[in-house]
Amino acid sequence: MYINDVKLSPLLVSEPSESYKSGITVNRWVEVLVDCPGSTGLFTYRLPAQLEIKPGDILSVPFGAQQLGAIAIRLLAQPNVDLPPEKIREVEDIVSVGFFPSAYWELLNRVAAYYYTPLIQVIRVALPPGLLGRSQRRIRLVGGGGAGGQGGRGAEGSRYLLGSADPLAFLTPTARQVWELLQGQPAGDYSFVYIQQKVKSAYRGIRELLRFGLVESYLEPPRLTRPKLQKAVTLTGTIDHDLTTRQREILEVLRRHGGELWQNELLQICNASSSILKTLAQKGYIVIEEREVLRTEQGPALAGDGAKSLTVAQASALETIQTLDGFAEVLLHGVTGSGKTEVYLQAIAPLLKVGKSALVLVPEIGLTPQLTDRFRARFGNKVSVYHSALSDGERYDTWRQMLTGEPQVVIGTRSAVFAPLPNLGLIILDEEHDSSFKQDSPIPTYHARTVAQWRAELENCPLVLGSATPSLESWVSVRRQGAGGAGEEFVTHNSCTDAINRVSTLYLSLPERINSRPLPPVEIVDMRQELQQGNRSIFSRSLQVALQQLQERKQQGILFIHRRGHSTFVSCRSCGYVLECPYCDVSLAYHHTEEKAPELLRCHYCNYARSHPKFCPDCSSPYLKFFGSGTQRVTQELARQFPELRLIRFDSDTTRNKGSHRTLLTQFANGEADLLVGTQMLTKGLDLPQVTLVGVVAADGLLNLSDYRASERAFQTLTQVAGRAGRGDDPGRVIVQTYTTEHQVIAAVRSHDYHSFSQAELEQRQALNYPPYGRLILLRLSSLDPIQVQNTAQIIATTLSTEEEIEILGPAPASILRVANRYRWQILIKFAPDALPQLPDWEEVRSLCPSSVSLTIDVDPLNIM
DNA sequence: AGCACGCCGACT
DNA sequence: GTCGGCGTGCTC
Repeated sequence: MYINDVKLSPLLVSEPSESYKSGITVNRWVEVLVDCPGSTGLFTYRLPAQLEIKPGDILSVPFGAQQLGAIAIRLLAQPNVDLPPEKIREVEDIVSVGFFPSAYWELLNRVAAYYYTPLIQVIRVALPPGLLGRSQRRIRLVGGGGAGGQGGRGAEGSRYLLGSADPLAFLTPTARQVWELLQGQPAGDYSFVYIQQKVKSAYRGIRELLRFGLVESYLEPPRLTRPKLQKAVTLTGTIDHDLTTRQREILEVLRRHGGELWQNELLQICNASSSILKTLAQKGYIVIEEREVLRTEQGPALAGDGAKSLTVAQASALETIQTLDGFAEVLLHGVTGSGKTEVYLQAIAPLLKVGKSALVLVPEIGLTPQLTDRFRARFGNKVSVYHSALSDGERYDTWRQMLTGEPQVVIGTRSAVFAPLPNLGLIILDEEHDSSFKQDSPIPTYHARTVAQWRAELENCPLVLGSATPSLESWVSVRRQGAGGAGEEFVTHNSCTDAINRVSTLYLSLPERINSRPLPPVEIVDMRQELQQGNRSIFSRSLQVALQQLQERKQQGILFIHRRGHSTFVSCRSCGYVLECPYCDVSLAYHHTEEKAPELLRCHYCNYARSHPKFCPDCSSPYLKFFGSGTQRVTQELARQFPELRLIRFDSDTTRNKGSHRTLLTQFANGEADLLVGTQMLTKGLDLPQVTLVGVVAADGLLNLSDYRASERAFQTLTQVAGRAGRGDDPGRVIVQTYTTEHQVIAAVRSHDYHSFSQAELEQRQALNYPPYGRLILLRLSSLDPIQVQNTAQIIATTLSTEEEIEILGPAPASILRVANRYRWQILIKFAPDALPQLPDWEEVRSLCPSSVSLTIDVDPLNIM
């Protein structure tokens, strides 16, 4: 493991300064972890006299030619004797006195160890961007100024060299390209890396320009995110007589505003200049000081909101959560519309009163402005959001706001599981089944649920996992808890999962919607019959009628389209037959990498391949097609068949901008459209009471992905999207179109039956030792060289296959073989969690990789495609 | 990640 | 012969 040489969990915790022991000696050296991939171990730096450094501080240090972020690990009285003193350099600066508490540090170490990731990479995920700064090589025009300013051309170098003729005539094409690129930038200044991306073999052109003195190259110091400071004016003395009217007026304004204002605000109100404030400060009436302003995102002003009355089930769940003391894991299984959020809110409220904070993790924050709004309405400014869409400044300030220890609620996406909240009283993971809690890349490929479990354990606080469709992992770890518990059949499964988690999960159920609203009836439409009966439209007659009625009745609807990935399955339009791998029990994926390449069907698990047959192997129908068309076709069809219907498209194309989710949802809520057409985003916690119709255009795209999790994901998605219907006073209905009505997922969705679905699915998982009964590690290999990556994959797989107790699947090419010109292969490792197999020595595996092949290790992968 | 150093093919 | 590609290794 990488981090063996950096065992520091005990070291960081308020290590007493060595000076106490030795009396006179002061620690003038510090060992640091440098933010540089490929650097293993610790580096020693000298401490400048004026800097007071403690372990856990974040520093900026010189490293080679650059300036990098680093974490102070421990202070030294003497540098290591093996280290030549002349090599030691000085710490440049302290960036932040972020002192990691021991539990937090332990968490980071656990993540690093479990996900086979260098500790510094985990720290990078945990810290806001920009905190670990690094310097950057930049190139700029001599004399400055690109577009507009002609300064560049007037520079000394170019004048004598190029005279009056076209200055570019003397340059090679590459240099000319670089020159023109820089001219196009107002300051005539780009980073070296950027130019290299834009111009091929840019370094040659740059060198040429450097020789002619047309450009210069410089190292920009790290742009560290710093607290934003602003001048604040505070009233101190009482208003006295030796004042002019103008001065008196300003003091009066200040007094009326509570004796304190930002300087710029005060000046604007009084229409004064800062000189008058200086005078007042000199006379001692006011104090002007730099104060930190927090750039935290402010939601719209909201009317306050009090606790709502609870259903019996809600009240009972809340009571259980509130009696928890210390670490516990709770699965809150509430059907769609059962009011989980209200339980969260009321569980958090008393915590804040006793000075504790709460962490609420959600799949994608942009998608759930409604949830954020509800928290803000209840807890006001105690709520902050933390996610990657915030600007660096906002993230940094929110991060600092958390360090203050004020009782607060932080709502965030997966990376917020590392939010540095002291006094954590509760962690909530809402929609815990959602796969966006798992990071695919870059490393660490952590799952926020797993990390949240550790965090709750280390902070000794409860963790609540909420979902209408719990992940099978969570479901299996539920120990039967008397009334309302999971079925008996799962008790036998628990022994196995306990080996993974060693915790049992409390089970709380909200089996009914609030206000006794019924779950919407789900109508399954067999699209094979539609075709047989001559309906070639992508909308069944039933859905067509429903869409028509929508307008007539002035109701609203949602149309769900599965935005499938690049890999698709092949099925028969006549009989619904799906081509599957004869060895792996997954559907084959359609491959068509290049124009003239043959169409192939391939298994991503074992690499079995066959050609794309012309006729259905089952019924010989020629309508054997891969499902390809998508969103576009559906919207076109809608426009053609229902020209009157007003649509809002809700997918990644239309919601790219900040706040566009909210805008679109507000438009929809205001009745500016009849139909919301969209993809996965529609499934994530939308609460739109006026929706009565939910249509699923083709469930098949979900059902037949070549992945052992396809069924689970399909059930979750369909149940969630169905759950958007009938949340208001009008009853809802759901229409699901499919070519495989007999699929067990479809049956379970129709009857809203999570239990029977999970039971059937778990039996299959157990039979094949897939999670949650077995564990998986996926090795992803990629290279520009297709042969080399394949060979390397083969060599690694062969080496690994000598290990006992682990099963190797593959190597197989990834479903999209080539991405960004890199060829990708993968190896899946499967093992029983309770057998504690000897896992491979990853360093050894890595050493089998030539440098041209990159290897990433994905622990507990969710996407195996 | 950058940036050196150092080894091989296409030109003067 | 040199220039200039990029593979390898180091950064306290």
